[in-house]
Amino acid sequence: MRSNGTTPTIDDVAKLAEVSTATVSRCLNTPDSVAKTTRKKVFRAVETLGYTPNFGARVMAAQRTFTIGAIIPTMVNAIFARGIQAFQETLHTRGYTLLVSSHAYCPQMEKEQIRTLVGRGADGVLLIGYERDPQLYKYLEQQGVPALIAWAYAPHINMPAIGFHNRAGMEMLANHVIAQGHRRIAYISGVTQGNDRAAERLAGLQDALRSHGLPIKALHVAETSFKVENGETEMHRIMQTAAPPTVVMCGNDVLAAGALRAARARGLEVPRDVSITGFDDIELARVVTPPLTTVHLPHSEMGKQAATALIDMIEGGPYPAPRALPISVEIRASLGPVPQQE
Amino acid sequence: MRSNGTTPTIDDVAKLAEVSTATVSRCLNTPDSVAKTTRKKVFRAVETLGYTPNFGARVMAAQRTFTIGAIIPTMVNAIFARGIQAFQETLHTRGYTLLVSSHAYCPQMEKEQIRTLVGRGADGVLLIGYERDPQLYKYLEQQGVPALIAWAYAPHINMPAIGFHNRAGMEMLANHVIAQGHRRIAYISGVTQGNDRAAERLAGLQDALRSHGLPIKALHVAETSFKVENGETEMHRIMQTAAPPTVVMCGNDVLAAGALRAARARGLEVPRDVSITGFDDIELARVVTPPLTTVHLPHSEMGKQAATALIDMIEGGPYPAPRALPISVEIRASLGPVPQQE
DNA sequence: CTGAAAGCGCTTACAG
DNA sequence: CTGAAAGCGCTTACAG
Repeated sequence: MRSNGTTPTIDDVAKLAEVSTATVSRCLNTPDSVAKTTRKKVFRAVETLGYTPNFGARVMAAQRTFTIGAIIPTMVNAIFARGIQAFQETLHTRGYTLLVSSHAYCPQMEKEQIRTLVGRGADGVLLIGYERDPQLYKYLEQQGVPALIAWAYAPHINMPAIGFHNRAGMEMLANHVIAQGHRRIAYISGVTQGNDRAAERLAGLQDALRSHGLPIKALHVAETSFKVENGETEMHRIMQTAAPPTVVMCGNDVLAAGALRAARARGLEVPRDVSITGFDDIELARVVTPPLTTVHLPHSEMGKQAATALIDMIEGGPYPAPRALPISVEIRASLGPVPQQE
Repeated sequence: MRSNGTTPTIDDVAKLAEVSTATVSRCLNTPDSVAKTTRKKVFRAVETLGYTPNFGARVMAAQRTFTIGAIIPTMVNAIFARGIQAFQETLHTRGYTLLVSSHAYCPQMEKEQIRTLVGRGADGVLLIGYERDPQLYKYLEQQGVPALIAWAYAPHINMPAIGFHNRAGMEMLANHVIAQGHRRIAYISGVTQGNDRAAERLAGLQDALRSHGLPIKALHVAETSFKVENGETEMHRIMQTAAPPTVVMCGNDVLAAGALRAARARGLEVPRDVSITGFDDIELARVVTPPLTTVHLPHSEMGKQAATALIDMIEGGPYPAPRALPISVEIRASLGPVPQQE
């Protein structure tokens, strides 16, 4: 950690101040438990030596690292960026540091990374979504590492969670779509296997169809991973069928951006010829043409609240109940009424 | 760190495998130095006990944290996301973990965060760009913490750096623009103060003008921070002048995306009425309409190389010479010839 | 209020 | 290739 062999240790301070190392340690950690005169001597010694406690030793002896791990699916397409940034900022104000790693939606890698971060001594971890091997939760509990789930919420989650009601969000959006008269709907979903957000969004769409008495079987669903190119490919596939849909809803904004590109490539005007919707309301949604009708998530707010909640848990507070932050449908130009001419 | 008193330690593993703790340690750290049969026994014991080495102890004994800090300007608009993700992935394969923090382009916060990460025992740090208080470099050297600069490169950098020749990149792009016949050029720059990438890009544009004998004074430059809305605002301002430019070049893709939106809002068609260019080639560039002509940066490659170089430095290798990765101009539809009619 | 001392759980020369 | 043992630099009961 230090290449310089002469970094002062607590022993040097103790010697210079003519006290024991125990007293030095107390001055630094619980100054009130030390006599004022002693304290002064010690701080003077700390000052003159430029002493900083060794991180590793402190971690080891104190059994804490003031470090929090976040394991997120991806950093690439900015789905989590704004939330994680707010999370980190809040951590910082409370004296914690952020360890991050991403796993490209691979459960095996996620497991490995959780173990790594816990092994690294993370005082707590932030997880995205709730669906994962139950053993992992058991492991975290055994290790005594508090875990908070973010970006997802479902009534049955039996863990601290601060997220969004993905299912209800997509249902709300679908209601808007249906209200515009759309009946031939296609859906480009994220991979639902192992991804509760993706699964819940699909379920929400089906809820809406059901509540309007529309046949769920008629819903065309394509499933693919969250990448612009995949949205593009699936959109092409969908639009070249015999009776193409009048609206293509997407599992998130990234897929929708791809769908938009494909539509353009096919000479289709959105929403005149076909409507497209997203989910997440990341920056992308406002920047593409036309801007995406999508479901707005309060990314920053969630990041902040998640940080606060997790630190409270770590510092011995009660575990919070699962909480869903309010979300809303953001209507923009990519959604229009059903095309008149067939 | 552990609340459970029964977490297995290296002693437990040693006992179960019937070897010494030294051997267990070697299996984990330098497996090649252990006989195959012994290794097997040890790994079986590790497995059955679910053993993970204690972080603090390891840090303390090894005098290393296997942790690398990255201090980046922002996580929000995905400028750094792809590079940092590749950085983290490579770190992971080499057994290191990533600590990140972002500072919203504030030098004061950056300084504080560097100190925090070093105090946390980061074995090395990744910094974006080279322009900062020289004291910081001195501090890092004193602490014996290797630092690598990324995203920037300039011949005079006197530190290990793996980045891009931002100045040359913008010059190349400007040459293309000029070759299309453009002479009335406006530039929406990032804040150049304290941001070498922004400053170099502007300088590169000026280089190109100079080499074509064009008056630098005539170049309209707006300076603003890297946000979509700011690109939008500046674009509006620029286009409502008496003699608007035929091309608006932007300091990065985020600003260009904003400029594009403003153009559309003003009823201008790009590139028929005005051309727009970006820089970075992030996902945004390919997704907006029309897609942006921009300068392509090999984000992932840089992240990978930076990780490798930094770890090599940490592990005692020689400090690498500053290195610029090849970049290229990516021609897309947002750049066209000069509009015919005035 | 203070100190002596055990101990946190590893790594790593040093020997063999 | 392997083990005994010192030591990394702190914290914290336990005594006084």
